[in-house]
Amino acid sequence: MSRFTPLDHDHIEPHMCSLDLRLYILSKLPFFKSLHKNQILEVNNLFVDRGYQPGEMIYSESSDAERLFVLADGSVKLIQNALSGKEVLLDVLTSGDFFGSLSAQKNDKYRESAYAQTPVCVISLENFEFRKILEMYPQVALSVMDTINERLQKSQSIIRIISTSSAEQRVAYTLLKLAKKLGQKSDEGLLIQLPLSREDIANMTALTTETVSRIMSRFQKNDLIKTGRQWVAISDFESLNEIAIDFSI
Amino acid sequence: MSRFTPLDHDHIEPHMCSLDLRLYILSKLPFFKSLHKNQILEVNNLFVDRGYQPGEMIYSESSDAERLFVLADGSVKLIQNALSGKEVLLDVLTSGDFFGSLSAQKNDKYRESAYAQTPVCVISLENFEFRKILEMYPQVALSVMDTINERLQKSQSIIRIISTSSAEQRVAYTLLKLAKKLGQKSDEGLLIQLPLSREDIANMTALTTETVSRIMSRFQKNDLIKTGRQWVAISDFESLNEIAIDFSI
DNA sequence: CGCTGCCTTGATCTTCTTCAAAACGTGTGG
DNA sequence: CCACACGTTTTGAAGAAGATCAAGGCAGCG
Repeated sequence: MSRFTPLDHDHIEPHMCSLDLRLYILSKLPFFKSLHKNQILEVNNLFVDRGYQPGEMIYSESSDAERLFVLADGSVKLIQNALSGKEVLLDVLTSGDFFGSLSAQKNDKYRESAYAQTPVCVISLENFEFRKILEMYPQVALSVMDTINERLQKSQSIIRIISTSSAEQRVAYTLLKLAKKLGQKSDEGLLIQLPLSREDIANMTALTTETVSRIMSRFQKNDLIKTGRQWVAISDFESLNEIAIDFSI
Repeated sequence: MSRFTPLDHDHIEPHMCSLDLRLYILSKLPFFKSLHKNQILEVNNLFVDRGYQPGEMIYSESSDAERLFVLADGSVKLIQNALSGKEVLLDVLTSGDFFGSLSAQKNDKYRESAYAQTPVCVISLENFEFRKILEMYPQVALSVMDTINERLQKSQSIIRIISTSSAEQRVAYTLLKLAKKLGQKSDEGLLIQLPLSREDIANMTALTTETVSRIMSRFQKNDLIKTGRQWVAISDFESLNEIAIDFSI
């Protein structure tokens, strides 16, 4: 069963996001779609860019929430820490997703920590600057509102899954969700393009690493998935879908 | 232990929400605060009102999402149904809260069902009409965005609590949260002004009615709460707060 | 006064966690 | 290129927390 990780390794230079990339990302953002080229250029001037290495923290829970970030390249984990020491993995972000602080409030704190999961390029600006953009372009504000609303619905789906499904169903659901967002056809099947440990999946499903490991071993034995250290690929989407009954909702 | 329910019973006429009440509610809404009196009057004309009896459904999950509702009086439960038959109680809404469809998409479906929990007065309009209001008044759009963002954060807190806390902690957390939103000083302590069954609490905490009953009986024996059929009051806020370690977050 | 729907309590059972240890993969430095 | 070291993953055995099943009690209402 030994095999190398089939994941693509990004080799971007973490300390530069090219101007081209920035403009490309900005113009692709669903909420800036309504802006003209020169408006995009103007908006671009408000952002600064920065690279992070895998594992590096971008901001930390309960520190002052001052900036809004947009992920230009790579992937980012949003994590909440419970006082018990357990971690909750709230979301995995990819290129084009925004995160951080939307608020205009002073003294607001970040509600989660953000970590680079791969080499990452992030652009950011102060939250009140972003707020000004929203006030200036109502279409942008509505679009951001829609995105947050979608996240709220996703979040409520997670509550439903965790509240009402078995461990096996939760793992199946989570793998399908990740595959839908990050899956790429490969020799192994639909490969989740992301270094993803058993612990990550455990923190997304409210289970322990051991339980996740047992379930994924069973899935692999039944040829539903192929998996190794930090990677997973879906071999049998249909069967997995039958296990995760509530996936479609 | 027999005692009558200490809850206030509303005696509003369910089939009329007076114009005064409507205007009062509209002007009090955080997201219409920025509008002038005559703008409020204009907006008011777009809304229609309707009353519902306790238990009546206002809209149902996966039916066409066409309207946005604002709760003028009473309380409303938002519920998701899992295919297993289990129910998840996502939120309890009170006067001034909005719910329903924000989207401009055709073919969108409601993601949850809404039930009147008490006699209720609701005003509503078609979602695209609301959308027009948001486009017309950017301040209103930003304010709605902020509200949704707060709900997202609340929702993520629920995920954290359910994922990382014991049954006892979850019940304590939920009671405190409800008391904070709906609590009123009374002879019994801080009374949660809402007909609230063991099953409701179970559906909020991802537990069973039996488990909730056992825990609340224990809380009552230890003088942390007073409770009866469909009502709860908090007697010892501090101790409950110590049990629900993560409440403050 | 009996019905219906909540609520309680007990006994048993299941699922997942916890604890422990070993196996494996990956990257490193000799 | 090999061997080692580290973090990840696997697997087993035992334990605990809740779920489930079952029965009875109590409150409010017709």
